[in-house]
Amino acid sequence: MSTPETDTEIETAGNFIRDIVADDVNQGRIADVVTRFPPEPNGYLHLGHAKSICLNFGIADDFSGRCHLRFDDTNPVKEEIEFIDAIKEDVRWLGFDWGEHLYFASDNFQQLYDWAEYLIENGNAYVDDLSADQIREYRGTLTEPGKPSPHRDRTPEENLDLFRRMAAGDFDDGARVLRAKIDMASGNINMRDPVLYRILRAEHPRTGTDWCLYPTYDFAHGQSDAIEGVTHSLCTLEFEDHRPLYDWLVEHLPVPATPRQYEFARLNLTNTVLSKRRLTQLVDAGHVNGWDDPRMATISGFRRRGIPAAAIRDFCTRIGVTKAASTAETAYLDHCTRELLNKTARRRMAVLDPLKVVIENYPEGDGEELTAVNNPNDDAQGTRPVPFSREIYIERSDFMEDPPKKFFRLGPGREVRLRFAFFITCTDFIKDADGNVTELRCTYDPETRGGNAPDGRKVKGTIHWVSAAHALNAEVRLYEPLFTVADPGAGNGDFLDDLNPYSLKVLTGCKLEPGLADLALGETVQFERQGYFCLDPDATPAAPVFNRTVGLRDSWAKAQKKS
RNA sequence: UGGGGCGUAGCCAAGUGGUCUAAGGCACCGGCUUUUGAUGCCGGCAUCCGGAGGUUCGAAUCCUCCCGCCCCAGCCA
Repeated sequence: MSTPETDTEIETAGNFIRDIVADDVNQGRIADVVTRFPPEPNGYLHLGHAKSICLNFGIADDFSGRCHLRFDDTNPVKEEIEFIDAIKEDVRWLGFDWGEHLYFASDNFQQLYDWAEYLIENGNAYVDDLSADQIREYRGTLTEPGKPSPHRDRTPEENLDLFRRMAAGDFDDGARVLRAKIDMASGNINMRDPVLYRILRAEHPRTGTDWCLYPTYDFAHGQSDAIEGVTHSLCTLEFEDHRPLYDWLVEHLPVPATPRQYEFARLNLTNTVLSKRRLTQLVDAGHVNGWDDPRMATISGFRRRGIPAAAIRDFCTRIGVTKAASTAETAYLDHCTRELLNKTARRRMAVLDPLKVVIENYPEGDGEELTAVNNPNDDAQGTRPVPFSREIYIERSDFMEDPPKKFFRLGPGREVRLRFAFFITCTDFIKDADGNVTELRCTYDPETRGGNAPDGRKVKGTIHWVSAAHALNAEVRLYEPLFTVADPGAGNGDFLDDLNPYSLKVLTGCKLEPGLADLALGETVQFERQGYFCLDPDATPAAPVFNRTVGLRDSWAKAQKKS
């Protein structure tokens, strides 16, 4: 089984951020470690977020501290309740618990507003009447310094009056902004009088229409950290440039604590996209079936595909945390998934591309139950009965009319073992008018029940099968990478041009072992010799649907490809 | 021509002057085992750490210069 409850523990791994935290604790600078995971509720969580979640909650665990879940909901035009709920579910499913520490930046709107007035009173912020375009012009460029806004030297009194009127709704959206008064000539553009508040008449998911002006990320984030007592504020590299501003605000405001920001490299994965902008585009344009499409690198997509949370956690600790831009190969995640599932997943038999086999010397109308092992790597998982009868299905690819020597499966006159059942020998095959093989005629050796011959003779191949009369009919969905190239849209191309048209393959009429009818949503099992599969939420008792989580390694197929 | 970062094998990543003729994992390549051509096991896979100089008895680790890559000019986060 691979439900979250039975997942194995994550291993902790050292990294430069843990070293910093450990040093702070050892030097007595920090008594209680507090971290936070701060998503903006404008989309679903993806693998990159999982890396951050594992880091933040992992560090809190390691140092007996705590990790908050805080929604960075400062932009009401992009944020929705649906995303808040989905994010909470995903974090929980990943195996983390924020306890009582659920926060929203919007909880701090009043305090932030008061601090904005404080900044104004101390001459550290001013109201600017310039338009967005003008502000951009005045900001200068990467290589040229900016120039001061004509409104930069308003008196604190005038600024306070204007700011209060901004809050009172006296001005149109975008008419004025509040800016920090720092340094228009700074090489760091974030320090060129960054905007702290903008007028926005949008209904906020939590504060409704209480406010018509909202703080920017820069003004809300660090102060929220300080209010919550966050000690280590971990974010990705693109915020490194914001750290001077983060520190400037903490320094110029009477905040209750001095949190520190540390940055690490964001995660990239080959053959997929991991930016919210692109994921949103895939969903909105219908290239996938929603945020939880099993092909998406979202947490909910992985969950639906059957990847256990523990495999994702394991992957996150294995890739590490550094400041070097990195792109992990999907093969690495696949490996983590297989490694965990190999140890935990129950085995079942399923024929995806059925070919009927009639065992001619098996009494018509008879049947029996054979015993199959649930997990050869874990005896504790026990056994199960599997029905056997005269007509069965085997995988079409397990028969060749004219097989090469190295082919260990079925062919005219060849003998193989049916897993957990009997040796059978192919005596004949039937073709239709088009030359397709439609049925195999075989004989079985009753002495080989269970899979061993008393006379000691061996067979090279063992194939899986399902009794025709007892088979569960199902749809099975196979997934391939969403994109055909490692880095979709590399250079200046459109990433949509790299979409893999064959990323989803739907098989119908698959024949599954009957016990699979009782498989619970959320459990991933192994279909022997094929891969790991789980029930899809689309399934109904009358029409089961399974997703392939990941295939088994297949050295035979690999060898075939080479020759 | 600005500011901030980063460069160790195809990928991720240890390493912070001597035990480095550089961990570990993924991928790949051999072999053994096997009632899943799965798993497991064994072995192989960087004389070299972006490059060039220099310091030192000694450098991937220190210094200098050079090269390459990433991020920043949202009233997004």
